[in-house]
Amino acid sequence: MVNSRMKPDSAPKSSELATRSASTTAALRGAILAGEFAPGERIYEQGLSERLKVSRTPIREALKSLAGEGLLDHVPNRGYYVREYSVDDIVQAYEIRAALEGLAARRAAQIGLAAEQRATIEKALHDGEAFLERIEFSSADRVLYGEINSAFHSAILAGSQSRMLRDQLRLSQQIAPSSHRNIVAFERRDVRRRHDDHYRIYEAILCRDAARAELLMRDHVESVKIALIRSISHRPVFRDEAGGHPILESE
Amino acid sequence: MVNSRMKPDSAPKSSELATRSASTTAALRGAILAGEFAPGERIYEQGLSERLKVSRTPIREALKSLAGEGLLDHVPNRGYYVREYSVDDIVQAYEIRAALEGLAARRAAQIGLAAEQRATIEKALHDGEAFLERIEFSSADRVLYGEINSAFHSAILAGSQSRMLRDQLRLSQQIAPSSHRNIVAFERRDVRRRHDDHYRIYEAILCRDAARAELLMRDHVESVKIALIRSISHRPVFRDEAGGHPILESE
DNA sequence: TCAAGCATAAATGTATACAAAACGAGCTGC
DNA sequence: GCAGCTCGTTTTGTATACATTTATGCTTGA
Repeated sequence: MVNSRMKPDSAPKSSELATRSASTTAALRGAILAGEFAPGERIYEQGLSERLKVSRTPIREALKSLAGEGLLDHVPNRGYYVREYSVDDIVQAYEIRAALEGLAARRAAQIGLAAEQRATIEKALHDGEAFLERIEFSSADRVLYGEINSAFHSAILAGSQSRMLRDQLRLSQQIAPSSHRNIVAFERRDVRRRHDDHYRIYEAILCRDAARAELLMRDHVESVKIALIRSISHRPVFRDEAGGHPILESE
Repeated sequence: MVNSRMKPDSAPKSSELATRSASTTAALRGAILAGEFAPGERIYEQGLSERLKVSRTPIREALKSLAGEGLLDHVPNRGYYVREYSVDDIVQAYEIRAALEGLAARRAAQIGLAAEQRATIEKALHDGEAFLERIEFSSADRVLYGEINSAFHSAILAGSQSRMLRDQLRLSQQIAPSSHRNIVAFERRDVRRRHDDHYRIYEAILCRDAARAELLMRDHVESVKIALIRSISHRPVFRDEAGGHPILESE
């Protein structure tokens, strides 16, 4: 017996952004991640309303959503503020990401990758190989490598077949790119090493070695964290102003 | 130079639920976690509006928030639905929780616990000891032990001094209690063992042994997952209907 | 009989008006 | 000079009216 009060299988149309609320959310998210707002800056509803040519209602819904995603802070009766992330926050985001992506790799190994996911990963590995053949890396290449890297990680996340992991990871993944300070090592040696990591992780998943897949993936992401810490400690300008913990030094 | 457009340090009043939107969110969250809605059931705005005596506006804000927390699903133009969690989802929630609480314990060990947190933990350990002296466990005692357990874990989370971990953990922690199927082993032997785990975890944190604290905490939470799986496989009624993965068997 | 399409009802999405709270400037009194 | 108050402005919170979309049942036609 099918109950009409049950959730439909999927969205009615394939087209995204069905409502103004959704498109506003997407636009605002993009603007924040692109750094168009200063950290800690207050967001005024009416200003956005005029700028985006919609009423305050969808604006408010977008702000609520983004606050739930951790991009904004909300203080009742005092509005929304662009959330600030300290260096320590970014480091922590990598720690969390490492743990969660480790879980994703483990699950992917347990379940086994679908053909489509294997193809995506193999293409990413191949593209990475081609990328490493190059003589020089430009700043545009950073973006390119980022996409290759992202394809690899996304495919494994898809392989975990876990909406919960996907949702949780989105929270921690969104942090890092949102910070302009997130300039990880981009030496050829570092990229080469990370690319090698990808091979090993893929192999472990193919062998259905769940424990090894998790270990390798976690260490792989942690290595980016380490590189970030290294690059920061070489630049004492970015000392954590929050007067914080001895985390950065002790690790 | 202090910019007036910066976020205030904290909320204006200590009193919670400053707005109707906030109190509605809290009320709805409580109702959902208490199981007052069937999984997959559709939530109608107007019905809630009449029941809670507020207009649709704060209702809609509450629904958006709860969707962000993972308690509801939203389909554009088709409303909100109470999110359903399969057995596999619950097991996964424990896996994620184990990984994240492991991170929290690690950080707490690195930073070192504050006096207040040590006192809370020691009280929880003491209360647990008294609890285990009892002859019999009633169903009301489940709640009591749950509170003792919660005090212990919350104190360590507080000791991690990490808002990110707190936020991420809330997502995975809210899942498990929301399911009425979440009946973990409550034999004296199990409780005794978990209580011992707590001692060891606390000792590791006091010794500032971050790696050990993480390992112990992760295994501690994973053990609840294992107990859950065990209890399920003894009751084949609860076979995962989603036709899923070999996760439950393979682990 | 059944499928397609239209009409109607009901629910969500959006705009707007109004209420309440917070902020800031200026005044007052000491 | 300065603390504290008042009052007006600004901004957020809430209610409500309207628009749009979706669901449903009926009719129609083959």
